[in-house]
Amino acid sequence: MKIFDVNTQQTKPADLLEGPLERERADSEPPAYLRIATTLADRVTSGTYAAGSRLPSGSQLCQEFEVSPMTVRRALSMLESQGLVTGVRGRGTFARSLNLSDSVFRLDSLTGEWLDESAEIRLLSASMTKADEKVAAMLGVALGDRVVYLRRLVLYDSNPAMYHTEYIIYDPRRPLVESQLQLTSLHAFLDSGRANRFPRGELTLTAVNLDAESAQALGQPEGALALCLEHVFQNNDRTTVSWGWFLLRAELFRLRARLGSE
Amino acid sequence: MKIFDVNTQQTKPADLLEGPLERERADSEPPAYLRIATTLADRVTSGTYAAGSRLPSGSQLCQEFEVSPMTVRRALSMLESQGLVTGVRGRGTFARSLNLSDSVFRLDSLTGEWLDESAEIRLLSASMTKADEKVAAMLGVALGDRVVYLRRLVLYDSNPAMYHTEYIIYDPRRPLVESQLQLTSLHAFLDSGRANRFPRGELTLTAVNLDAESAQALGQPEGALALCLEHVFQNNDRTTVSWGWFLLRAELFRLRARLGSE
DNA sequence: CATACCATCTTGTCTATACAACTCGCTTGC
DNA sequence: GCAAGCGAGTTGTATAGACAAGATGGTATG
Repeated sequence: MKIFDVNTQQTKPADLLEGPLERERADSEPPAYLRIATTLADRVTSGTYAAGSRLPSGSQLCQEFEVSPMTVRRALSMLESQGLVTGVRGRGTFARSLNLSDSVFRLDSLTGEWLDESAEIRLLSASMTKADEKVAAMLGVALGDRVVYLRRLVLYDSNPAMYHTEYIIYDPRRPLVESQLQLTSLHAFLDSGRANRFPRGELTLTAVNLDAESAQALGQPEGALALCLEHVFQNNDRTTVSWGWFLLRAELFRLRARLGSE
Repeated sequence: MKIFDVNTQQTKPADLLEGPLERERADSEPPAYLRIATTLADRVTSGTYAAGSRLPSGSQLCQEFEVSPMTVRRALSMLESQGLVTGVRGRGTFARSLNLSDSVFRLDSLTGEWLDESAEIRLLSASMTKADEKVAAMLGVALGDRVVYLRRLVLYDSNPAMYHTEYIIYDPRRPLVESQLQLTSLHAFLDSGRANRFPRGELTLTAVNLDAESAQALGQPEGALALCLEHVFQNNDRTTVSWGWFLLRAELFRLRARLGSE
C-alpha cells in the first residue's frame, strides 16, 4: 500500500515542468546538499565570502538554492566539520581562513603507494625480557617486570625498509600476542594496530639517526637518516599495553597532505 | 504569536513525567545525535559490533534510542565520516576495523605547543632570480624566467628553528609578495599559506640532512638532522604559483596523532 | 539617562514523513 | 526447474515545521 499525502509532497512543482531535466539528474547529478556545500566552499576559498565575514543566513541560502532549511544546515555543518566555516549561535556563520597548520597528513599516504601487499614481514625475535627503566615508565609497570619484546623487519622487494621494535605488557589471559607473531603481510600488520587490538593510542613522528643495531638490521650505515614513528597503544580503560617504534628508511618514505578541496 | 500544532509536538510524552530529569538535560547533557554516535563508536571500537559485522538497522536503532530516523542517520553519517562504519545501500551499515594507516597527523601538532606568538621571523633575503632547471619544472615556467626568491628564518627564543626557502612566480599584477615580506609572527606566517593566498596545494614531509647553506643559517653542523616540509601552492585554476620548503631542526619538532575517540 | 524587557533574527536540534535507490528472498507463472 | 517479478527491508536524500538557545536592537519604564 502506498500512502500519499498531498500536504507533504516532496517533489517540487518544477518537476512537472522539467521532466527531461529530472531524468538527467537521476543519472549522476550530486545530491543537493553536496552541490550547495561545494558551491559555498568555492565561495569561501575564492574569497567571494571574505575570511571572517558573515555568510548569508540559513533562510537566505534556502531562498537562493530553493531547498529546505535542513538541507542547507547539512551543507553548512559539512563545511564546519571541514573547518571552512564556523557557526555562532545567534550571530551567524562566518568564513574561516584556513591556514597551513590545518593541514592533515594521513599515515596511509606513507604506505598506500608502493608498499602494498607485496611487502614481506620478517619476525627477527620474540622473547620475554625484563622491563628496564624506560620500558617500565612507558608501560606503567614495575622495573624488572616481564614484558614481551618483539623485533620485526619489513622488506620491500627483499630490501629492508622498516625496522620495528615493540614492548607489550605480558598478560597470560590475552593470547593476542600469538596471532601477532604470524603476520606476514604489511596490510595485516598495520591493520592489527587498532580496533581489533587496542582502541586507543598515540603516535609521534620524528627524524632520527639509526643506531648501530637498527642500522645493521636495515642494511644501512650507522647514523643513516630515518623517520621514527613511535606508538603507544592503550586499552579502553586507558591503561597502556604496548610501546614501540618503527624506523623507516628516510629515502623510501614521505608523508603527503593535500590542501584545498578535492 | 505562537503556533502550536498538537499533531507535531516535538517533546516526548515522557517529558511530562520526568520534569526534573528534563531540567538536568537542559544544563549540559550533549545532544541526542552525539550521545548516539559516541555510544555506537564505543560499541565498534570495543568489539560489541565486531569488525565487518552489520550494525542494527536504522529503525532498530530508532527503537533503542527512542529518537526519530533522522537523528539516527545523523549519528551514523558522523561515524561514517570518521571511518568507523560504512553504509551500503540496501544491505546495511557495517563496522569497519580501523587501522594504523587511518591515523592522521595535523600539522598544528607541530606548531601549537611552544611555537606560539613568541616566535620571530627574520627575512634573510628577497630577490628576483632566474629559474634553474628544478625551479622551472616545479613552477611550470621556462628556464631562465624571473621568479621571486625568498629565504626566511624562524627563531624561537632567539634560536633558529626553521629555515624557509621559497620560489614564487613573478606576477606584477599581484602585489601579494609585498605583504608577505613583512610577516613577523609565526602564526601570521602559517596563516598566510592558504585561503587568503592560494586555495590549493600539496605538502610532503621527509627527513633530510642539512646542506651547508641551511646548516649555517640554522647554526647547526652540516649534515645535521632535519625534517623537510616541502610545499607547492596552486591557484584555483591549478596553476602552480609557489614552491618551497621548510627545514625544521629535528630535535625541536615532532608530529603527533591520537588514535581512538576523544 | 539607564535599565529592563521584548520582538526578532540567528544557529542548532529534533520530529515525522515521503520517497529514491538498492538488496534479497520468496512466490508465481511459464 | 527456472526465471520474472513482487514485496519487504535497508540506506540515503529531502521536506516542512517546531522549538531551544543565544545575540541584537529598539522601546518602554523607572
